[in-house]
Amino acid sequence: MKRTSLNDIAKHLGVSKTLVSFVLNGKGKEFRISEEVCQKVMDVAKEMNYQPNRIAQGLRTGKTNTIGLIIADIANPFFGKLGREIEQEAARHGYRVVFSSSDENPEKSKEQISVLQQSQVDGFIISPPINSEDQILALSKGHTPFVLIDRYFPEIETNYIVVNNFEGAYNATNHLLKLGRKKIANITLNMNLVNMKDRTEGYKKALIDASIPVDENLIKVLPFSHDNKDVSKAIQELIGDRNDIKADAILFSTSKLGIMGIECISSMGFKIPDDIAIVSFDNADAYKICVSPVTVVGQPLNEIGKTAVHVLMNEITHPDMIHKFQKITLKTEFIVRKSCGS
Amino acid sequence: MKRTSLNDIAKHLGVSKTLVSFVLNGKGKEFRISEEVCQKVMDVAKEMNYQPNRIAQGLRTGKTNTIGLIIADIANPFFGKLGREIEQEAARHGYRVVFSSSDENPEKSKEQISVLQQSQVDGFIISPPINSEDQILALSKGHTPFVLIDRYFPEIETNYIVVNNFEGAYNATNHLLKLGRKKIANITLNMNLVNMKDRTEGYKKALIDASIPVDENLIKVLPFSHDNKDVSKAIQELIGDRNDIKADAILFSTSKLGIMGIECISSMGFKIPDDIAIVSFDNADAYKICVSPVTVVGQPLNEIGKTAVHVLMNEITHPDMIHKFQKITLKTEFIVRKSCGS
DNA sequence: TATTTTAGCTAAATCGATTTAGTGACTAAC
DNA sequence: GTTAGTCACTAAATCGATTTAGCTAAAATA
Repeated sequence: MKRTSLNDIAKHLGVSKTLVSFVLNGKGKEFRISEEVCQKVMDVAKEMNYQPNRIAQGLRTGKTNTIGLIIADIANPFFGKLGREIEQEAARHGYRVVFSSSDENPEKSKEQISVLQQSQVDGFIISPPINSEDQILALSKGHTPFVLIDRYFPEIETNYIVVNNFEGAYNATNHLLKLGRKKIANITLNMNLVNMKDRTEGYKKALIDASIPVDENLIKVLPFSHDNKDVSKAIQELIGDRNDIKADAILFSTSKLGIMGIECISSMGFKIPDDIAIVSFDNADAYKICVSPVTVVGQPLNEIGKTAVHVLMNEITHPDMIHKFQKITLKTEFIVRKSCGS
Repeated sequence: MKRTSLNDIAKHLGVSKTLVSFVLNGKGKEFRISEEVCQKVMDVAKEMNYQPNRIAQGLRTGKTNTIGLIIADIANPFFGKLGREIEQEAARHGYRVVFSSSDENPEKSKEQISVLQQSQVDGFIISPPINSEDQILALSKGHTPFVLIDRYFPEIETNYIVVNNFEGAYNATNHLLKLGRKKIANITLNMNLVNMKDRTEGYKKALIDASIPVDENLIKVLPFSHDNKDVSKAIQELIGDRNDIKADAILFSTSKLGIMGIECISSMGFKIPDDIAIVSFDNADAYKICVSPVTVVGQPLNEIGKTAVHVLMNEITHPDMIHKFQKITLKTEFIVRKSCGS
């Protein structure tokens, strides 16, 4: 049994499908269809369980009420939670979300943008991987509105929603300094990404302001597709040699790094915070229950998601507006727990 | 500037759009279009940056190469990881995934199924909430193929992929018993859901097999939308009174419960596993790094996701096949860590 | 009475693909 | 020299909506 179409209803009632369309779109009055006929149409539509074909609507109107979300990895709770906020806020505006995980891989993200464009999404929310500048530039020349989140490219004019990574890292490092830590390390990711770069810059600035020289050996930059081994190696280099322990604190630039790091530190038999203090970006669940709950630089995921959707909705509904890009930087929230001692 | 359509290419070359369509779909040979013309069409298509309009394709062919995934909450790492596996496997078959979080709310899931059907998804993967039997029944009478994951309804004939929850819980409980625990509690969710029910059944069976009477006061059933307070209350009842400690071990039926539980137990000043032993379903990241890493009943997320997509693809590509529903039960993996002592 | 309005509706174009059923020109066969 | 086949391509229908332009009969106005 086929699904009911406008035409089926029209034939069943002996009227035109134009009329049926008008009525079901609530434009009965506007096109002065008689009350009586309106009622009939609506009754039959219900009776035949009419469901509009959104694909057909999309083709005709050019609108799909769908937004494409491209993030690194939906399995990463940071993006999972962010995705959820976006999904929720989009739903409030009547939009669905198609998720794509790019794995921080620019080829993948290019492919995904392309496929989603072919699917006529009305807009994008993108957390762009490194080396995807050309794609973002191409997008910005097209007519599909988009918003970047988590990172952006300073050299390209776009909408973006990020947090104050510099300040967050500065505060976190400062916190460690105030507690007497002197040899503070930073484990981070590829710095071609502006958010990672800002975090390390903030870290350095805090050291400099405290008259502590920056030791590049204490900054461990891992590739995006890192695993336990990479983190383990970095930590080995920092505190592996008991006769020459190089660090008394670590600032992890992401929670994925931090979680792996803590696992590794524990397995080496070190105690947090006595042997080594820890601060991390992102308020992961794991941090709340681990050996000594971790002090974190939390990101306002709810606000990031909501704002991103708002900005996008604005672009979608006012496509012809003269352009002022929304460049929004939100505050981080510093949450003190036990991983830095006191 | 509008996007290039088949028609644009056809006009530009002075041929019919039929021909262009044939060529671009690789059917040039089959419809004996001359080599020369084929080449020209492909060159122009590239030159004009032709991107097929998938919406139009979808309308004509009835296929969107999209599957709808309805889960409880994409922010929950269990579903996030599962979603990722599904996304990955679907991509291998050329499919995109639209995620919807139902929050275990049957009204929401109904709405979402409806919207996704209107969007002509080619199939569904659903983790159905309680009281959504009618929707699943309705789906099974329609023509959109679907697969249930994580849970199913025994009274409805459908495809499903689940794990052996009974066995997982049985083994976990047995493990606790072998280590000398006598007063084992179970904190779980609404048992109208077959997976939760099976877990508690497995737990009970292990007790019975060890000749320990089942004490219903040790089984705490929380609502789906639980928060820290609910968990806290349950744990208070179990071990809150120092003069009358009712439990020496807890089996958590989900990791969300377990993580909240551990947070709560720690804040009450109890030590795991000395004061109380812990086992939980789901191998959450947090469990790897917490005070004493948690022994878990892990679910093979990769296999669940892959199998679900395979079964669905099979249904999509052979819609007319005589029906044998795939009812697949996968094994859980018991991972021993330190939360039960030794 | 002739003309204009209005009410209430419909025909047909359109979005951008796919696909069926041909068409005309040329060659080969009987 | 008619018929049949092959080659290389095209016209037009179709999917299911939206939307513009227009039509007819009755009512209102001049």
